[in-house]
Amino acid sequence: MSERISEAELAVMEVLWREAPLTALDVAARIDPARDWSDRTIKTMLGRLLAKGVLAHDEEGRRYLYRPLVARRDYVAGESQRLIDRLFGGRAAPLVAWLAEHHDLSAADIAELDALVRELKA
Amino acid sequence: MSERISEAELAVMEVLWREAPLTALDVAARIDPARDWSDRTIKTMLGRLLAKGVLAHDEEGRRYLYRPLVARRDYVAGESQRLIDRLFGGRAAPLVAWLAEHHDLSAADIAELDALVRELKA
DNA sequence: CGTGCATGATTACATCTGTAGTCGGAGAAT
DNA sequence: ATTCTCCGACTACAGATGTAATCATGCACG
Repeated sequence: MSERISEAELAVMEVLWREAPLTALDVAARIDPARDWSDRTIKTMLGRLLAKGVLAHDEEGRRYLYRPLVARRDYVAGESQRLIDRLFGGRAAPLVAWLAEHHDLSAADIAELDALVRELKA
Repeated sequence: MSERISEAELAVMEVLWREAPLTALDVAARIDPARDWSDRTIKTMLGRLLAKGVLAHDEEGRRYLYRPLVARRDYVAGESQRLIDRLFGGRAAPLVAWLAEHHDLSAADIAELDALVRELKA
């Protein structure tokens, strides 16, 4: 259960993670207009996400209300872990080090990190 | 130029990032045996990676020597950025915070992070 | 009560991916 | 020289993905 969510499907999930349950058309209305998707496309995505077991739908009159079955944080955890496994030898620390080196973290970011480290050491 | 590298293709790139140039069969010999790929499959991967512009090949007698055209660090940078964009609003700091929270970092990891933060603050 | 519209279900189709197999030609072996 | 063999080039094919269109049917409206 809970197969991989594709890039396009993710856009649909994001909508439902933000607000659920929603009808298909309500989802469509909330998809980034820049995607320029037809309603049909979104119905397809909803169908595939149902098939993948990451959404559920409940009848409401003659339409359905869709809601997520997997939490966003679980998805984020999975994807982050995949990146770590594929590119950083399965360890989070090298990714953190890499991020620190390659991303211009703002002073606020660094302060936050500092606080985090301080907490971790405690 | 330089389209996306698929999961399977990545296994081939990893070999060439570790050691290059190599012939097709030398690459095959270095692929994780657990993949259990036929030589043909690896030839296909090499061909697709050439087409994607991430590999180059130079003739050596009647065979080719393959070598990467994109550096591993650039690939890692791209993939990390993609994750950050898709799931963390484009900012690295939330990912770092998330990692710190959800991954049991070892004492050594924390020390490393601590040193990093200290350096960043300097 | 018949008919068109809104919705979900089914089908379409090109491209990418995973995983090979086949064809044709340059060297190697006899 | 003829044949065998090894290699790259081209082809194959099923499943996933992006992006819809068409079909079927229950309901609302005239």
